[in-house]
Amino acid sequence: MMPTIKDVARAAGVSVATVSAVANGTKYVSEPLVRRVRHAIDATGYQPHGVARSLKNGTTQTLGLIVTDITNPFFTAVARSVEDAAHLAGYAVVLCNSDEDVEKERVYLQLMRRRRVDALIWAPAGDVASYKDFRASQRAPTILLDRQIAGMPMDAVVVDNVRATREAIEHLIGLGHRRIALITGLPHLSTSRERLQGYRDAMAAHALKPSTRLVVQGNFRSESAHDAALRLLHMDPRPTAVFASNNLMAIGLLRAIRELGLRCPEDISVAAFDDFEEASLFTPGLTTIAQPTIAIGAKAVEIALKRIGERDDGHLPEVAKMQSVLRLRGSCGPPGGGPPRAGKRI
Amino acid sequence: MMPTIKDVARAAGVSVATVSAVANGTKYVSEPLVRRVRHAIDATGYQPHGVARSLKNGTTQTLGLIVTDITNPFFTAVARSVEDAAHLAGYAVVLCNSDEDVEKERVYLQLMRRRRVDALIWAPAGDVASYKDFRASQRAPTILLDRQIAGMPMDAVVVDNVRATREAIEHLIGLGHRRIALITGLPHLSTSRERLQGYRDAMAAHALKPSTRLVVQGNFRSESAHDAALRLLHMDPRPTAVFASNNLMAIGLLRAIRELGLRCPEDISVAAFDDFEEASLFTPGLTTIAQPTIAIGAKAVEIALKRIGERDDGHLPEVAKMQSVLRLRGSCGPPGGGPPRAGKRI
DNA sequence: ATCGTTTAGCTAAACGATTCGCTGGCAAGG
DNA sequence: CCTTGCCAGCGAATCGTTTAGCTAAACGAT
Repeated sequence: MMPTIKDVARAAGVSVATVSAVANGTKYVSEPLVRRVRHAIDATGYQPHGVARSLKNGTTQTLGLIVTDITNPFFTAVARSVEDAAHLAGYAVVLCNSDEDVEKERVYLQLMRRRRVDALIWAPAGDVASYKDFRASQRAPTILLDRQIAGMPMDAVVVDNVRATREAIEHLIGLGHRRIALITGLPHLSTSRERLQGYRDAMAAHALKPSTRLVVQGNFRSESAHDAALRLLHMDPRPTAVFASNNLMAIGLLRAIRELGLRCPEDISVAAFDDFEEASLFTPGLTTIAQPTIAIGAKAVEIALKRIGERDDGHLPEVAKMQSVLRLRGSCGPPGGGPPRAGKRI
Repeated sequence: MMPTIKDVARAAGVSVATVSAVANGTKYVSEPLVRRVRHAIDATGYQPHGVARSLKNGTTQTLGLIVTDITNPFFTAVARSVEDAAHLAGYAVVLCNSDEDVEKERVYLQLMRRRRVDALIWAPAGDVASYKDFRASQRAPTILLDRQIAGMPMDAVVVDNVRATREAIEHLIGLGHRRIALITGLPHLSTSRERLQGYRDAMAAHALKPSTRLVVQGNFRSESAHDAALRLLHMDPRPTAVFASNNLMAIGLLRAIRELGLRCPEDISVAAFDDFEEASLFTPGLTTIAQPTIAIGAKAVEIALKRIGERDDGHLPEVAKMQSVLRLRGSCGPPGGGPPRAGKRI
């Protein structure tokens, strides 16, 4: 079928050991033999059998990447970055979508073990209770992505959610808002909790005690935010600003505002976690918290490669906390449609 | 290190053959032995070594997927669909981004061969000249995605670009437009050529002979369309409508319109190939051609699996031509800001 | 009792690489 | 001339599976 190293050896009239030495440059081989082997490789069209090599070497040169959904632009961007960094280091990437489903995730975790990925980069969907047996079963270095698992200290690359959200909310407060609503994500995820914490911190710092009705729960998907937003927007008095805890929920929120015929920012100011290309093209542009997606992916791979290189695994977990930036656009203005504050708005 | 089938065999007091038979259900094994083996598997935490299995079986249960850029929402959606379908059939997916770069692509094609993927799903970046030696070197079944390579009949899943574009342009003509501009993609790609063809067909069918200046070339990236659009919008007389040949270029086009302070659709109507979630949230909503991304990905996997199952490879190429739908939104109106036609606009 | 038949379960040979340790030829030193 | 040392290149074991082909036990028929 496909030529093997044996075929090359036969064609060059040498042993397989010599072909291997030439192909990998692992040993000195005399000039004439090198030429003959090189020639035989070209002639046969030989490509080393990666699977056989993996078996012998005990390394697959593969990284596993489990995200909740690659169509979420945040994960798309991170995945792209992970793949770039991985390929640069000679690793390929196997991608899975857990859909925030712990059962599906269990299947994929098992898949990664069977395939003997050299390391796993993973945005976990569950909390510590879901991963009772994880420590025992997983052998490959594992780097958490975007989220941490409370009670399981592990390597992780996350963003400073508390600070980022606090700043965004304080921006709204600075514009004069007092009734600021929050649409949260799934409550067992560290990101949701931290973003909620940032909201509370900001409000408390300005002696605001928001009604609990202003904090409504979504599930990080567009639809949930749409429903939540409809409830919020029908409240009396209506909140003057709403913050969505991620990009998809921002979409749902905007849709609800559009449906009710409310004007933004005159009737309601909007901001959200996660930036995305189209955010600046909305009218008005959407104020967002932009995560450093490239840096996040690159950092995750960096830690993964470091762990692969380490013989022992007795190291302290490394938690890289990345910094986001608040991108001010036109969707936030003074409450009640007052005169817009100075500053560039898109 | 990790338990092997040998460890399980020892623990259960049977031979490795029996463990294999139990694990795979490939042979009858007596009830008591099955129990002992099952128990030993649990006790040891054994997970079959996928690499060794691949070597023996000659199949990796892996599909290669090469797209130009996963951050392009079209490819994101298709990739998601490919992965769903692949996983359902027990295959994993290795993902690569060629960035429309034939050199990078060559590296990835080689990677796929080394890794012995069972089939390859591939959006090629080059034309036939770039793939002179492809036929000889590639062994795995290969399904082209989104684009075909003129002069290389191969399995492919594409969309009916000519018809889709013709319909969109005819929609504009129907609104009264005569000076309709087109921003094309990279000229060597079948998608660009077919979309251009659809534009020409539509114009010709209505006895319109568009100035060649109305057809400007982009490269499928946002920036190129932005520049192209600036040139178009400064023309005198200005085109009354612009069609962008893909989603990213639609973004660049909209940005340019925004920068020049033009109103859409009063000053200029806009439509584009590729739908995306945010398209309906723009003001006005963007009229787009929505490709059936889920169906495209699923079909590609379907053909791939079929080919994997076939012993011989003497089959005629299968070209699946999928149908898109034109999503009418508010970005297209009568030229010169006339009264909007009847019908729902978002 | 002997033979043949059936069959559960075992032994060992692949799969295609890498690599340890050996071989044998040659140069230099005695 | 013989020994020693050196080293290019080779043979064969190994990685963890699957599976062809074998062994031996059990049983029925003669």
